[in-house]
Amino acid sequence: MPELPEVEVVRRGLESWVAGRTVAAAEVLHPRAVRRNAGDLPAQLKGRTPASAERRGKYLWLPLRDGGPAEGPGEEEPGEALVAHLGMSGQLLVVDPLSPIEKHLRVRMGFTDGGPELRFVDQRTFGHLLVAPMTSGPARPVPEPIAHIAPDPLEAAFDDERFAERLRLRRTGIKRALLDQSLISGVGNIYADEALWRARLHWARPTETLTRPKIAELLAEVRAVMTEALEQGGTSFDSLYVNVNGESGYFDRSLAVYGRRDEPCRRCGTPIRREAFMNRSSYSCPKCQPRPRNARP
DNA sequence: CGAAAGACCTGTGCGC
DNA sequence: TGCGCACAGGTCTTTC
Repeated sequence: MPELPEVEVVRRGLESWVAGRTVAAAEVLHPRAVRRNAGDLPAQLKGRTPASAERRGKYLWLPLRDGGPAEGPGEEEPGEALVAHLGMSGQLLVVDPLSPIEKHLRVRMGFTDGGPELRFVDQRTFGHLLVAPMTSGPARPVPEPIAHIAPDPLEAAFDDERFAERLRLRRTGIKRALLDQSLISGVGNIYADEALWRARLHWARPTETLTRPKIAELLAEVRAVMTEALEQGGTSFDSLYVNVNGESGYFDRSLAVYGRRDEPCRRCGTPIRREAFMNRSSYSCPKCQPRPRNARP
């Protein structure tokens, strides 16, 4: 469930609660949580200090400095980062080290200041943590394993023109393209449906039939719905998605179509429909978003 | 290279 | 009460 706004909420929490603190010890309680990591995660983290909290799309990372929290002058090496993806149900929680162990606790990390520890809790185990080198070069440094992900639409590096060009070269449906993280990152099933409703586009609309102005409108709606969700702390349907303090956002009250099967469209009152799509659900308004004749699954 | 399908996971809720 | 099953769905891998 966590998409860009939810991950950004978590990033802000990490920035204020974890950055600048030195790792005393880390413990992996479930091997699947570190399946993409190349080494021994506790050894890689011990004695290192997350300098900040960064994000691209749904990926988070904490650039790692050696040694203590003191900020040193001089050239910064490309270095390494602790990378996190929350998957479907991952949570990064900042909690008292003595608080009870969560049922699905996968990784925990204590700090030398003896303060709150960082816990990675993940019921469905699609999320993971890893330590990885950063890319070097003129572009924004990102962890190497996520270098294939496109910038997200709230990033300065996102290129609207390039997105429009690549989108029109695709031969697929617009929603499939929105969910392709190598084209645009950070969009998941919920915000794809919401942005398509706002732009009055059916999910199966062939990408090559979209005009430049329509693509610009869709991008504007993607940004608008994500920004609004962020202002409300994100979307949550159950207790699975929470910020680092365990609190849920409340953007779900503002959703126009997602999860609203048979409820009236907020624009025209027509009952919202649910359709199967890519082994998941698509919600749309039959009147505002008519299915195109040349629909593409 | 791109498009699409399959695999990976566990808890919840429903019908029978 | 309990069983089987659909569903939730992001991303990596495989196949064509």
